[in-house]
Amino acid sequence: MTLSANLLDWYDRNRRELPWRIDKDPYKIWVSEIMLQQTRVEAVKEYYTRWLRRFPTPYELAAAEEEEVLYYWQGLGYYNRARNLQAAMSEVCAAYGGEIPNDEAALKALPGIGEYTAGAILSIAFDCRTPAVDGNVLRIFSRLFYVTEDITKSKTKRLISRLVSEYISLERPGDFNQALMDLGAMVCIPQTPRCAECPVLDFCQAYALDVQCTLPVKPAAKAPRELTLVAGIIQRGGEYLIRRRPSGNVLAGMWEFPAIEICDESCEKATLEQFIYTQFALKVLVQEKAFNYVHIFSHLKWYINFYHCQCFTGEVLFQDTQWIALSEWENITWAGPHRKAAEALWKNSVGGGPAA
DNA sequence: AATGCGGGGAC
DNA sequence: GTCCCAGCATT
Repeated sequence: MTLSANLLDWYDRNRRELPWRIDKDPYKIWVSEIMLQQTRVEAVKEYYTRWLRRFPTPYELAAAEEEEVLYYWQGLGYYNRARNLQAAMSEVCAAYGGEIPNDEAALKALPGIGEYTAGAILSIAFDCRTPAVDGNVLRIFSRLFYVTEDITKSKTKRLISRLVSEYISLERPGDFNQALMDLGAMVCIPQTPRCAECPVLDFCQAYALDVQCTLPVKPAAKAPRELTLVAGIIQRGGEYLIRRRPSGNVLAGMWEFPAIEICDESCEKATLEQFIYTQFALKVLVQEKAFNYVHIFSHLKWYINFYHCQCFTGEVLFQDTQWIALSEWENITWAGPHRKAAEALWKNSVGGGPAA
C-alpha cells in the first residue's frame, strides 16, 4: 500500500461530514476556504450556512453593501477576508460571467486567494492535482519526512509543497488534500498525536524516531503589544454615540464607542473629554466608570476603561458617526469588545437596574 | 523575510 | 496562562 492509498482509505471511513462537502460548487468551496483561514471548523459552520442563505451565488455577494457583508462576517475575525471575498466576486461577475475560473494564475490574481486557497479550490472543486499546504499539512509532512527546519520559513513551505506534489493522489487529489485536513484535525494533532490511530504510521519518520512531539519546528510567538484605551459611553436623549473605526487600523470599519489610547491613566477622564470635543464637537462630562474590559488579539492586548458620559451640546454629526438606541445593539457590526459593552448596557437597561 | 490582521477552543 | 487554527496582503 502507498501513503496516498492508506490515507484515502482512512478518509473514506472517517471523514467529517461538513456543510461545504455536500457538493463541489466552486463558489461554495471558495467561501468555505476563506472562512476556514486561521479559523476552526466548528467556528465556521454556522457562519457558512448563514452566509450561503444570504449570498447563495457570486451575484448576491457582489451586489451587497459592504456594511451587510461585514455584518455577516461579524465575530469571525480577519475582516479583510470578507472585503476581499466580495471584491473577488465582483471581478468574477464582471470578468468571468459569474463562473469561478479553473486556472491557478487567474485565481491567485483575485484578492484573498493565495497559494493555499488556490490549490484547495482547484483540487476540491476542479479535481486538479495541486497541493494545498496549510498548517495541518505542514505539521503532518514535517512529521512524515522528519523536516526539522522552521515551518514558518517560505523555503520550508516550498519543500513541503514539493513533497505533497510527489505524493498527492492522481485519481482523487481533492479528497487527498481534504484527508490531510481531517488527519491533522483528528489524528496528527499538535500536542499529543494519536499515532495508534494513524493510517500512515508506517511512512512516518518522526514516529520511527519517536520525535513526533518535537515537530513541527516553529519559533515561539511574541507577546502581544499592550495598550490602554479609554472609551466614552455618550448618552443623549436615550441614544448613544458610536463611530466607525477608520481603515488602516485593527477592526477597521467596525463600530465602537468613541475610544482613544491613553498613555497616562491618571488623566484619562480629561483625555477622553478632549478627544470627544476635538473629534465629535461634543461637550461632555465624563462621569462614573461603567466597566473595564481586557481584550486579547493575537498581536495586541487592549485594556479598555469605559466611562459613562453626559452630553450637553452639539448637533453636528460627522461621517461614520451615529446615534443609536441601545435596543438596536444586535444590528450593529461591533468592533470586538464593544459588542460586549453594548450588550451589557442593554441588559442593564432592560433588567431594571442592579436588583434581581 | 517580517509584520499586521480576530477570535475562540483545547489543554 | 499557552498554543494554534483549511493564510493573505503588504512592506
